[in-house]
Amino acid sequence: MREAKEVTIYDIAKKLNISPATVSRGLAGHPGISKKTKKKIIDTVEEMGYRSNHFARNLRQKQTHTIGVMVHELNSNFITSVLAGIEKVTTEAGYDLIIAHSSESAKKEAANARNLFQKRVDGLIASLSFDTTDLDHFQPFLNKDVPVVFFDRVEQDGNRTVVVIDNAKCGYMATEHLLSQECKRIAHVTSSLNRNVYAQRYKGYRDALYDKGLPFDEKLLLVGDLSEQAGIDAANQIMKMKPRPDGIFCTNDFVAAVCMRTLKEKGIRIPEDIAVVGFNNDAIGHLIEPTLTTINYPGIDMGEIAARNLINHLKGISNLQQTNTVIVRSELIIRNSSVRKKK
Amino acid sequence: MREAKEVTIYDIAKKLNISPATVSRGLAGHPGISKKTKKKIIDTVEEMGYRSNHFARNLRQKQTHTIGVMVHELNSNFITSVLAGIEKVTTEAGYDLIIAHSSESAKKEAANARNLFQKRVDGLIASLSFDTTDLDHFQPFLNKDVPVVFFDRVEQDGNRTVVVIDNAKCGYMATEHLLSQECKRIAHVTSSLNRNVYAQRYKGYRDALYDKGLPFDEKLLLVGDLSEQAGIDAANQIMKMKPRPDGIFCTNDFVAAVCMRTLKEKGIRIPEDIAVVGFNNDAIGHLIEPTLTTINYPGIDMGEIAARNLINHLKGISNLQQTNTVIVRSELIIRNSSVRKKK
DNA sequence: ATGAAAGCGCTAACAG
DNA sequence: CTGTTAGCGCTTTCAT
Repeated sequence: MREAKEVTIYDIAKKLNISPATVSRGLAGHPGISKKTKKKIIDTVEEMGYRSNHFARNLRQKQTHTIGVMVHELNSNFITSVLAGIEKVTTEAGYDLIIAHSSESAKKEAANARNLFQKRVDGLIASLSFDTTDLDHFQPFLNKDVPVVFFDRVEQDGNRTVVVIDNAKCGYMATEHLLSQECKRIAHVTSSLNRNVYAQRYKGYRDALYDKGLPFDEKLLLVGDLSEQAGIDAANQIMKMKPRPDGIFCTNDFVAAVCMRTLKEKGIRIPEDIAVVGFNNDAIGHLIEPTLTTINYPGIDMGEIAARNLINHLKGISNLQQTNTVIVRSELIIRNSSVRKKK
Repeated sequence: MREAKEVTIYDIAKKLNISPATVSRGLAGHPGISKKTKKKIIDTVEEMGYRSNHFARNLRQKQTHTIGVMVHELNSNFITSVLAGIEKVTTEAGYDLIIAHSSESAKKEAANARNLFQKRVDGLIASLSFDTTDLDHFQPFLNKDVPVVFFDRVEQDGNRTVVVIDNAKCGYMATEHLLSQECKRIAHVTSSLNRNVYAQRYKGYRDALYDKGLPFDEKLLLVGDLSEQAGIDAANQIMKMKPRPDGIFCTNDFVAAVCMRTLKEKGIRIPEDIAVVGFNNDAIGHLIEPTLTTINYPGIDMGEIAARNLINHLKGISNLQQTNTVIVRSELIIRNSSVRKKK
């Protein structure tokens, strides 16, 4: 059953007594190839088990029809829906995808960037890792005019094409909701404020407090690394605070869930003693008890938009420089972890 | 800052007044290139910003140094640890990775297979999608002697290289544990028994009952698609059963969590009324209440083993035909959802 | 230790 | 509508 060696367009040309160029054109769907020859070609291709050689093709065309995607992690609802959105658009447009993930490490992110650059992707879609501080590793792409679109975790220098949600607004909504539930002292559990998403959510949190005339207390800001331990630590710190906070706004659902568990172990009632709001609308949100109020935003749309922008640019339909920032809708989903007020 | 065009080995050869062949050899670390020339080459490469052209190289060598990974889904702890294991080994061995996921669709799996075949991966590591029934789409790889290693979800025809856990044993352990907690009527919530993993777990479940002298009741077998709805349905069916089961063995943690939530909403106490055991040791397991007893198995090891096998084969060190089946260790983790017996 | 030359498989320009 | 030709950038004999 083993096939001896690779079939090339020369083989099929020879068999058909036509030139390789014609075969190539037939396969590429060029205009100006008779229906008959085209059919013959397709048939013979099938018959001989020909598969086109990407490398020869890319070598010739200097295009890979591949776009690279760099994400910080794979195991979240959000990221997988973004990927689904990207896939949908790129597949339709005839592009392949290479997915690389950095495990939240700037070093690995840089390595991935190098790798994708080597692989000569036609374009790049990226969300930054947790501890990425500079964008030097993207410079090679820009130097070669390989378009790059960032989503979610982006640099805030306003100089690149980005697809994001309005994190400040979301932070505001979350906090405002807690305030509406008569929380007076709201802690904010988050991560490095160097990352745009966390900085913006924090800003929204502070703005909401400010608008309500409440003072901001620095002690209520708990910065960690979003690990399980970070959630436990945050909960423990909250327990020690005097007076104890009566609301928590967590920057993701996992950490919110860990906090809630830890607090409950210590006898805190949620939402009566402390109301909790998370972020991301991950699956855990409605498996834990009480179910978690959170911010939802459509990963799939973000993916589609990012991909569409990139591809339009590649096809010369649009220019990335023009559409600098796309903001995707987002919403507050109210569940039991935060509702204390009788209707 | 834009570089005009790609630097090739010809450019660096010209600059150094040597031949392109020498440059190629210098870069490849060939023996029989003087240290001096080699250094000159490396320096110039650096200076001129040369990057090697994968396509030309692959075209010439007919090797891609890339291995393909096909998984059914990305958003689970298990899969991401497998990927981490694979990555570790392949990176060390100088191979690149292309990750494709089928979203549990056989159709998409076949499309991915075609794509990876087109891309001419040197080898393949795969876990089957939920509804894959035949392995025809892997045939092209075998025809071309591209080695394939399967892990976790595999075909049980004993004719390929597979890396798995002993699912029957795990099913046995889980059920035996429930029995030891004085469960008398244990439901099994699982998925299509055509998939090896579920069939084996089911077998373990039945064997444990048998060994304890308990009859098997067909009504206690609940087959669904592992969606949230499937979990809810299973719980509802269990509520309706008379007599009601006092134990549930679920084939994954997510479904177990959904079941537990649904049962609790109906006033069932866990583990007092019904004890629950899951499978996979996902993160939710210790966020829900009560914490979930489950089966743990090391994805990272499975990934490493699968990758190592493949690479050894590629390097001619070993032959895949020889080591047909690798079984990785697994263990029962006892948490609160199942413990009813006083010590 | 290095060079010359051929060729991997494809596509695009040019010609007819 | 189709053929001829050249060349993408690299590696690899075969020489020297």
